[in-house]
Amino acid sequence: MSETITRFAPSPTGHLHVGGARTALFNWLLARQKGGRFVLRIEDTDAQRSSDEFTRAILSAMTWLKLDWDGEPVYQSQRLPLHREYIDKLLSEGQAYWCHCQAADLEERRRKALAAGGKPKYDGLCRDKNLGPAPGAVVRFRGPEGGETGWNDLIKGSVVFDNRELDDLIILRSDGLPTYNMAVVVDDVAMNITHIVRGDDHVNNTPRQIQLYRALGAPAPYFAHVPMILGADKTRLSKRHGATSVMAYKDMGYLPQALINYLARLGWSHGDQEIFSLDEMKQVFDLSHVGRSAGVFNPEKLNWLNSHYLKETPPDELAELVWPYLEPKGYARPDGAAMAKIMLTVHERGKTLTELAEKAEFYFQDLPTLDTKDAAKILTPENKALLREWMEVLRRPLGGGEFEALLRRVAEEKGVKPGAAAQPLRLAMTGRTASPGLDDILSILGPEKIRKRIEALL
RNA sequence: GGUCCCAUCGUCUAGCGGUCCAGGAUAUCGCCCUCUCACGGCGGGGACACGGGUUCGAGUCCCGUUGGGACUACCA
Repeated sequence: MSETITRFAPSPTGHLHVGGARTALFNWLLARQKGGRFVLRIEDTDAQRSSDEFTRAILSAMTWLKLDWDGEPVYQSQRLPLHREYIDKLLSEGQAYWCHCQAADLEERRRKALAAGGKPKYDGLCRDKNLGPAPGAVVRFRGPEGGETGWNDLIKGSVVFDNRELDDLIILRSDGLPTYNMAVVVDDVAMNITHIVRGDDHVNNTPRQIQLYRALGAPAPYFAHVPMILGADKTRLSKRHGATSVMAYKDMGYLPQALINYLARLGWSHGDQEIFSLDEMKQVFDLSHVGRSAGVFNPEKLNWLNSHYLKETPPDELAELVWPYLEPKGYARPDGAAMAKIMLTVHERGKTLTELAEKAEFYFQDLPTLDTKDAAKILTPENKALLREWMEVLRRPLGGGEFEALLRRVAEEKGVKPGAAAQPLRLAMTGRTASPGLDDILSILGPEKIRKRIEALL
């Protein structure tokens, strides 16, 4: 009847990537669903590769995704004394021993064993020598010699390792720092973590960690190993597959709820349902419905979700989200009502905030940027005559729904189809041949701007 | 090489022995709507990797093959 406590434990050696975001999400979901705690632990023991800048970047990405954590983040580098304490305990109990083997020798022996068709594991040379500390020495865990170590994974089911496959892993490096496997176990024990949800790439660490739990006399938590996210070529997702960092998606104009929804559905399902709010997920999330196989990251489906959420966003909110992409260009911002109206005309026509900004840009320009191909095609003498006609007709403001009748009248007078009569006007207003509806555009622009834009083409 | 994991439409998946000549979503194609582009609506094509078992019956259970992936550090 203990409280559910989950954790997300990134190492600050890079930005938060989509795979990390997904495991963070699953941990968050599990804790929030059970009314438990979700804690953040920054695994910064590798001083060489870790940086505060990445720590800050990870925290802000989590915040953007609305994955809130309980309490202050825990920094692993500040817990070294605790790690040492546990290592000393294992040492004094004979569950760990000093090893004087040098890295270079080890490598040589590993190479030979491999060449002889053996396994590249530690040969146990110092295991029974009863050595003490020495410069350059490390501490190894004394693993069981036979038997099996296994667990019932909440995602993968029963997983079992033969203990003979596992060698005596180093728990204290020669520089006095604990190794990853030792530090995680000590911290997870000390932080009372009940469920460890992490990437698939950790399954091979799990049996060793379980042995450490046992040696420490602590009950092992539940483990759930989430499959990897792959790129289109089915190899592990990396930079060469395009953007992998969460904040890169923010910059490209994706909504956090779209990314979250996408990541959740990549590997997890709830019947045929595709759309989930964070709140809804919290209700129905279930580790047993997380798939066991790796999934390919599919930007097209992310796009679909993003446009879905874009369409759902109220226009005034959308204006706030889109404006940052327009502001740097120096445009004057129209009043709230006008902005909302503009948003309404574009919000179904783009997949990202950047696309929306791009599609709305003509409203803000003094004169729209002319698409040269479209212009060349449209600006015939006949169409210029049409534009003159439009200029006459559009001198006064249009009433609601009036454009439709006007378009038919102009088309009939000029003996062309309505579509053909509209295109020159569209080009004049927007600079291209694809745009929102002209009735909306015309009423937003108003007679003065309309006249100016037509004149520019005559 | 060894260990571990995985295998349903291009992609994400539903399916927990019979209701599946396999359902949804996305992508794609076609039609409709229409001042363009979108949106939306309707429809089409598209998958149980292969081989053995078990069973009255297998996408669903077992074994093998093949194919992917992860790990194999004094990195996390």
